[in-house]
Amino acid sequence: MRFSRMLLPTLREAPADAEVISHRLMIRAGMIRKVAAGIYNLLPLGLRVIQKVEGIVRSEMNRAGGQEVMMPLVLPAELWKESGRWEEYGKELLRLQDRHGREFCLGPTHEEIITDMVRGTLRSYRDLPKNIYQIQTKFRDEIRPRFGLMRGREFIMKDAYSFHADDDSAEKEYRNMYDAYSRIFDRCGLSFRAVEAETGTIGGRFSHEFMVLAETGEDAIATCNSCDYAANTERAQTRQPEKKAAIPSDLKAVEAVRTPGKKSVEDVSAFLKVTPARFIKTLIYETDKGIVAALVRGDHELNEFKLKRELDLAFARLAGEQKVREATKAPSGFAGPIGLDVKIYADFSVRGMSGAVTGANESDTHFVNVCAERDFKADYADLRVVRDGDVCPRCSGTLRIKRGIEVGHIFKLGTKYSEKMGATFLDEQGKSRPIVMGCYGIGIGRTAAASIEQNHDESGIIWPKPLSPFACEVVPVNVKDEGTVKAAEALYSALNDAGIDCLLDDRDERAGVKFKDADLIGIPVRVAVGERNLKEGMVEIKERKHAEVKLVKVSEAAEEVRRLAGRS
RNA sequence: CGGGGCGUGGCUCAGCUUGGUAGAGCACCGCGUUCGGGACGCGGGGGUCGGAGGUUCGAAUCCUCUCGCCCCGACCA
Repeated sequence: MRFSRMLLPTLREAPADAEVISHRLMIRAGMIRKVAAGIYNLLPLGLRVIQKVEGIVRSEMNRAGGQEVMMPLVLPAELWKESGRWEEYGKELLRLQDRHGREFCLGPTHEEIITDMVRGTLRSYRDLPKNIYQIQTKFRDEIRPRFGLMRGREFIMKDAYSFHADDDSAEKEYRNMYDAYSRIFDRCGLSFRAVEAETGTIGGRFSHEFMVLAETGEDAIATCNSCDYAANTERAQTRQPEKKAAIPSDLKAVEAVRTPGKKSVEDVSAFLKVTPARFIKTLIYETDKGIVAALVRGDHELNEFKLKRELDLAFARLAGEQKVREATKAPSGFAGPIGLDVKIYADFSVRGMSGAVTGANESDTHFVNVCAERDFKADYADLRVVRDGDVCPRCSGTLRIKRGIEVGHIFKLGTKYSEKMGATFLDEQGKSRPIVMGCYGIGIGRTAAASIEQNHDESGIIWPKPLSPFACEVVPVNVKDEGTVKAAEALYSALNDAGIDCLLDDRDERAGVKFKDADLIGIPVRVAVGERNLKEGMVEIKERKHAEVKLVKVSEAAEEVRRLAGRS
């Protein structure tokens, strides 16, 4: 490909609204252009990268036994009503009507459609298992799209669905996909971790997320420094105390103290000169099972996912001022477990606390010298968000919190969709049973963006070879010099003939401009052809990821490029 | 949905407070000099100042409405 003929508008500056590095570089490198919030044009260079990711995903999915299909983007409401998600999914589901007033939505994911496709056709245990996937545009009306392709509203996703006669088979496929995903992200040249994760609205019992480690990641993950435990902090656990704590013998009686206007743990802590770790924080939650109180240590944070799972709740939200007053007979900020007339759940870390501070359920008042075991009753559970430095739940190692970008997610769906939508098969006994399902997604654009987050420097992108839009770039330093052009063209042809996808910067630009652009778009191997070295019969070869350049004989350049570009 | 901010040429932004009929840098076109890390000089093209209405002799500038975008939070997962 010739640079001069390519739609490749590089930019010296990035638009003001591009915040993260991958977004800025994608725009500056002429890969993407914004059309609307969270909606982008993919320019030729961007599309090439997307296609590289797709190619890797496709080959590994096929290798793992998947079959590619293509489902529609516009989906009829009826299917979503069948699964119940028409109501459940909320505003992220972009709904629309056709000219007859029939309801449709843009597909944010395709469980319903594939279940519909398969029911009635997979009728026998002999038809199972199957793994069907597609690489397709999805639409989610994200509340706050940002970071370019990282969190767009319209985005390309590979979604696979598997169908099984029983849990064992589904379990096996889950492992199979886990391995396939690991190979995919390995081949993409990404540094990643598979972590235990929450399942969200997709449903299912457990799942793994594939996280690319990057500072700018939107998710926090906890990883053990000595075993292979890794989990999203939405789910991550820590080692819990095993039994009841003893009540210290020298314990003082509970005493009420005035704390006028001091509501937050921080304020009261400063006022009473007691560290937040000595506080018991009481959070009043409104849930589908009524009002409950959740207790965590003052310096800890409640994990709502854990609360919901522990109490088997459909929803839970922090109660508003009104509900807090009803439950505690006090303004918010003074809630405490003593004398509280709602069900109380407390994190394990609260159990051993004594000499603690809590709210007194009375305006401007707190209790001191509170002892958990002595002064109130609570059900103890794992309810808090883990912190950096916590103990690993599996071994005695230490948990470290890192940031990650979720590029893949695999779920065991079970029979959630097949039951609701009547996707059944006949087993060996001729008995009708719901098909057991799994689903497996990869964000294609996000994977490309994550790669940039992980591979760049001040000058621009540094593509790992498998994702690079071109294998190499040939830069004739001065196109007004005949010898230079001749040598560059010859090399370009030789490389093309050798099957090496090559970009030739044939623009009549100054050397500096071309080198800057070459660094920006980040092709792994660059060959500079210039008068100076040509005199000695040499060209200069440089790898984007290394600073050094080396001079190679013109006659050996193609072979050297092939050697460098071929290896990953 | 709440709070804050921004819409001026392809990009980055100034001008707005205190109305007087639109600017700079980069990019683009022409000529010349230059030519291995974002050159320089001269000349040039390009903007309904997001849109609509209003105030005014006169609006990018003041007022009202509206659309779009961004940030923080809530929400969602």
